[in-house]
Amino acid sequence: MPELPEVETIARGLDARLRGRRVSGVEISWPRAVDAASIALDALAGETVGRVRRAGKFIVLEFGSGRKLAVHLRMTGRLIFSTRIADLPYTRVRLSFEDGSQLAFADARKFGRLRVFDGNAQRALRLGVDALSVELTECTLRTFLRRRKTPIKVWLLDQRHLSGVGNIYACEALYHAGVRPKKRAASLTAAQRRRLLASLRTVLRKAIHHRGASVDDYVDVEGKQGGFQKLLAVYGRAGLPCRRCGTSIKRIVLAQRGTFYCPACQQ
DNA sequence: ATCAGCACCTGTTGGC
DNA sequence: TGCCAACAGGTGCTGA
Repeated sequence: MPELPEVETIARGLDARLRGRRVSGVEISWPRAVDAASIALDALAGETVGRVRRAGKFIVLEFGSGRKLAVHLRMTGRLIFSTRIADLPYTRVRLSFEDGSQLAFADARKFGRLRVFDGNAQRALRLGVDALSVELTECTLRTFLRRRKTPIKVWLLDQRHLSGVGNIYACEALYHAGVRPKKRAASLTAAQRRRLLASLRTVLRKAIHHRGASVDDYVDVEGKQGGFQKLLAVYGRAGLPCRRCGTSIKRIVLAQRGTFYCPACQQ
C-alpha cells in the first residue's frame, strides 16, 4: 500500500512527465472515485500542469490557474502515465493531454479518491505536519504526545498529527527506535522520542531512495515495482527471526491493523 | 475532547 | 478440485 515513500516516488515521476502538459479531456468510469467535496473534474479541461508534489499521502497536481488535483491511492490505487492510449485494468478516471499522452487512475478496490480544489493543500486535505518536515522536532513531538493515552503506533497513523506515515513505516520506525507499538504515546521517554524521530527520517528517506516498497499492488508511474520490500525489518515477517537478535517477530492487531514487532528489541 | 469500532471494496488466501 | 468465508487495510464517520 502506498505510503510516504511510494507517494513521493510517484509524485517525482509525474512531476518529470506531466509539467507543461495541457489537459484535453477527463473521462470518469467510476464516479464515486471523485470525492464528494470536489469541484467537478471537467473543470480541469484546458488547464496546464505545473508542479506535481506530495502532501502527506496525497499526490497533488498543481495547475496554471492555481487549481489543484489531489489523488489519494489508499490501498490499491495506481497512477500510470503513458504516451499512448493504453487499456489499463480497473481504470476509474483518465486524464488525456493534448499531445495524446494520458494519466490513468486505476484502482481495483475502489478505495482511492480524487479531489479538485482551490487554495491551500495542507488545510484542504486536513493534514498535520509532514513526517519529513523540518518543523518536526523533538520538542514538537513532545508537545504532540503529551497526555495521549493511545498506543504510539496508532498515534503515528493519524494523519491529522503527522502526515505520510502508514502501517508499514510505523512498524519499521518503531522497530528501529526500539519502541513497542502498544506503548502509550505519552509514556515515551525523551530518548525514545529522539530515537523514533531519527528512525522515522532514516526509514522514510531510505525507502524513497529505493523507490518505495512493493508490498501489495504498489508500482510507480511506469508500472515498475519498488525495492524497499526486501529491506523491511519487521513488517510482514511474523514468525521469522529478528534480523538483529533472532527472536521470532510477533504480530498483534492494533486499531484493526496488523502490527509487527520484535518482543526482545522493542521495549 | 478523545478514542474505539465499523463501513467502504474486491482480489487473495485458507479451510473444508 | 472447487467453493466460500475470512482477511487485508487508510480514512471518515458514528457513537460511547
